[in-house]
Amino acid sequence: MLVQHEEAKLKIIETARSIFSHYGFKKTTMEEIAQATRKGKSSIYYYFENKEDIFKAVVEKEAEEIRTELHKKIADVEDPIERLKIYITVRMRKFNKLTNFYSAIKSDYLSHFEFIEEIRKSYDLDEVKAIAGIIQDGIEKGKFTIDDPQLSAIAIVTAMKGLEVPIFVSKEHGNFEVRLNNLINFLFYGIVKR
Amino acid sequence: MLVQHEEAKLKIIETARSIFSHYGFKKTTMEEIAQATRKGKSSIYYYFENKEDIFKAVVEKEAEEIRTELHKKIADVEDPIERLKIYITVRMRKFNKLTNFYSAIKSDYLSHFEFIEEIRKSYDLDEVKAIAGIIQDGIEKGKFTIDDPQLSAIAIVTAMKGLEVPIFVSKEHGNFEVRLNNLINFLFYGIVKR
DNA sequence: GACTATTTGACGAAAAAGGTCGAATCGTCT
DNA sequence: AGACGATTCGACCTTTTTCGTCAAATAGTC
Repeated sequence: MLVQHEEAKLKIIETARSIFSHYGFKKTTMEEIAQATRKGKSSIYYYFENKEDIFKAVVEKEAEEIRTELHKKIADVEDPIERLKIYITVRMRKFNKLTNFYSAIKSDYLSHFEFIEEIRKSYDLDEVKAIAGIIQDGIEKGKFTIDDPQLSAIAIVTAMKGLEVPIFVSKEHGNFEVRLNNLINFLFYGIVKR
Repeated sequence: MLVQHEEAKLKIIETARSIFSHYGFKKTTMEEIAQATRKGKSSIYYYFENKEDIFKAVVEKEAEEIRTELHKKIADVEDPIERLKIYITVRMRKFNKLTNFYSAIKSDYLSHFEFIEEIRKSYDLDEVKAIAGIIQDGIEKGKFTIDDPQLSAIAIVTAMKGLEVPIFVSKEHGNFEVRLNNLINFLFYGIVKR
């Protein structure tokens, strides 16, 4: 049965997730995952090629769930400032968890795990788009102002990420008193400059 | 220099404590302890015989600290009921942490680590004495009443631990409305009966 | 009862971890 | 300077752990 099979796989992923998140990749053993799933170690290999494969599935599932949650929470909100706030909040709480999660694991294997970087990039692109969309919307609604009005929102966010382009959210609208590039630093890297 | 030496030892203990408490005995490696202490692995062996030796030092230090904290917090308090409350509170919070800490680790090695049982017993004795002292004091000050006035306080506590002797704290004094044996269950095993 | 899906124990190879040892380095005292 | 103990560390050996494989056993279904 396919359903059965998928269920077993899911169970393994869920179990592995909780163990990985506590012990990291290296310290988590197949034996532990197996025992926690009440299976023999060999059975795990029936569902997954190897340990990295399980880990991959865990991260991808987690990433997907965060994406979904973000979209769901933002869907109904109209006000761009509110949307940004929600985006920041959820993103900080959930995604940083994931980031820490797998960066802690990356340090185990350093150069390995290119797939994590792929997920990361895909995320970044998603976020750039999402934030740019919100900002664009905010500009159109007159909630945000930008120094150089020639820049498109998406260009702004992209540029800000790499170059720290000095762009402001005007103080007059809403209660953001932070430069957007700092906001992005905050958003993407958790760095707060004062 | 002896001071230097003791300081280095303490640093290792502290470092090891934090790693042990997260990863448990087995998953913590000497290499990790060494790196976190910014020493070579061999240097660790200059201060400790082996891994178990470090672990022992960690647990003993932690135990000692809890003891000290308990005594300090209780020292000034006069009212026996207050003392009991503090005792319960601190004990539950700190000692259970330690219990969980090393019981999680015990599961790694099961029968090994008799020294932990020794610490445990020493603790139990301490607690029996401490609680008995508080109760004795409470009886003398008329805050507690006991069904069978022939029992000494220490006999009560000892007996209660093993036999669930039904002894009451009278409702009239203070705000304990719980049988003492339940209190002890709560105290020693975290079990609350309603 | 044949055929597929699933589980598992035994096993080998490779990696990791505990622990040793001798040489190097540091700090201090004369 | 140099002698001497305290401390550090890299190289190394040995044992244990861990990953991953495979063939046989079991469960389930048509």
